[in-house]
Amino acid sequence: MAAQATLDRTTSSDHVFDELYAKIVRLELLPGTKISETEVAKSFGYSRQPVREAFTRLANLNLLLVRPQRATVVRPFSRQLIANARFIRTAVELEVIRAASTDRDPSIDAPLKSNMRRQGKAITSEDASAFHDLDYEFHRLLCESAQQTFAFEIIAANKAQVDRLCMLALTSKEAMKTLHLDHQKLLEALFAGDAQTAEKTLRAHLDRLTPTVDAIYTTHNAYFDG
Amino acid sequence: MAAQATLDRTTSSDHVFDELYAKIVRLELLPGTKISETEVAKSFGYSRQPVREAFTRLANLNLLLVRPQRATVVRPFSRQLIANARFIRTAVELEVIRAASTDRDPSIDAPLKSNMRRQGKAITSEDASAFHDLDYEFHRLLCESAQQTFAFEIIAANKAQVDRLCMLALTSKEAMKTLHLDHQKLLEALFAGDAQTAEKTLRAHLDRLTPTVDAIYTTHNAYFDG
DNA sequence: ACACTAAAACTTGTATACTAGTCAACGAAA
DNA sequence: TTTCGTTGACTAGTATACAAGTTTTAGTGT
Repeated sequence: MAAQATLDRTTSSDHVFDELYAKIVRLELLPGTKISETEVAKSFGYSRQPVREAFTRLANLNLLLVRPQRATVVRPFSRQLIANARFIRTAVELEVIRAASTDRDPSIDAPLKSNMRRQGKAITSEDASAFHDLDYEFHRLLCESAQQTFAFEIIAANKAQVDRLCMLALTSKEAMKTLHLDHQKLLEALFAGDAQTAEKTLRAHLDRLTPTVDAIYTTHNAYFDG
Repeated sequence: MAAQATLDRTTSSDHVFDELYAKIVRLELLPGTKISETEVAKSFGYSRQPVREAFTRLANLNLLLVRPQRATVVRPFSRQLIANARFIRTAVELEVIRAASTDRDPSIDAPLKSNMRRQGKAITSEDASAFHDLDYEFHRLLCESAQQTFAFEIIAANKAQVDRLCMLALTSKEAMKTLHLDHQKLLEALFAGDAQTAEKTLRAHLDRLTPTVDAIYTTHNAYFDG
């Protein structure tokens, strides 16, 4: 997640944003945790103002819940918000796939294939963290291949809502293999220009999250709202 | 454009945001216009801080260009940004249409039909402004019908980029008729559960902007960047 | 011990002051 | 006349102080 696209200089606010974003997504800050502008400011050695801006941006991503005169909290998981985020992500990524299958940038083919190989290695070494990073990169490369790089910003923003939840799901070797196979099928359809198969594969791929979310809803109900 | 969804109370920042948003979209503030936090603050009778927050939010919508130690300007039109926004909007609205054609909320059918009738009236009385409002409402109702109300936030955010540009295009009676016909075909396909036709119609509908943008690019080149 | 009240200790929103950096205008030198 | 450099009036980013409101806690009366 880039701090601010339009600027080269990174401000104090950017720093705070990046740190908090990482902590929230990695569940170092658990859903429901109270978090105070003043305290964060002290811990960073900044004033409240830059922290406040970072808070606002995180609230826009639905990662914080800021209410006037009340303690700001790390937003609990919300099945509604997760569903909404997935809807948007699916919509955008489907359109990306469509664009890529009719007119893709061939110079991205090699990075995509390389990424696939590394996914395979991550699976054999059962390195879930590496696999996650490669998955992130894979979907970014898809956007590049479709020459719609900016679209990944939307996808990433909506992934965040789910990513932190997935930290609670233990990633089995089988699960990774399934995802890897999805990627494989997707790429094949893409390279063949078969938009319909690519779409169907992507939709199935993204739908795999549903049972995971449901499972975590029962095992970690305390982290959910309502 | 709602000020802030999560809060009931409207803050000074919300007020400034709403006012500036309206002025920018209505081209009362032209692309390229310098705009100062201090001056805006004085004109509203607020301090700089709420204005600053409003600026940040407008910058996130790509309506302002904020750079450190430089004058903030109303963002010039950018064909790249417009294309990006349209990509996202198309993606989301296509998925909305798909959702609506397989499982729509029938209680929205009546409002949709009523909206269509009023579109017809606006055309016969050649009231372009009313037609524009009804068009906005129409697409919002589509989201409601698909039970994905939140999706309209994304659509609206990306519409903004184009809406202010369309203020420069004189809306002829014929153009309005064409759009109205699109809406008609879209609804018919939707009510018939014909997702494919609905998709095709929507895509054609949104593509109609292309020649308009190109025309304005030549007639009002000064408002564009690069 | 329990219920209710009041005050103190938090919270975010806003106002103001200061800092560092950019830009434009003006003047001097070539 | 043209070009370069300096100066001063801007800009946004940050720090700090205050205001308004919520929550918790302590204390008092029963």
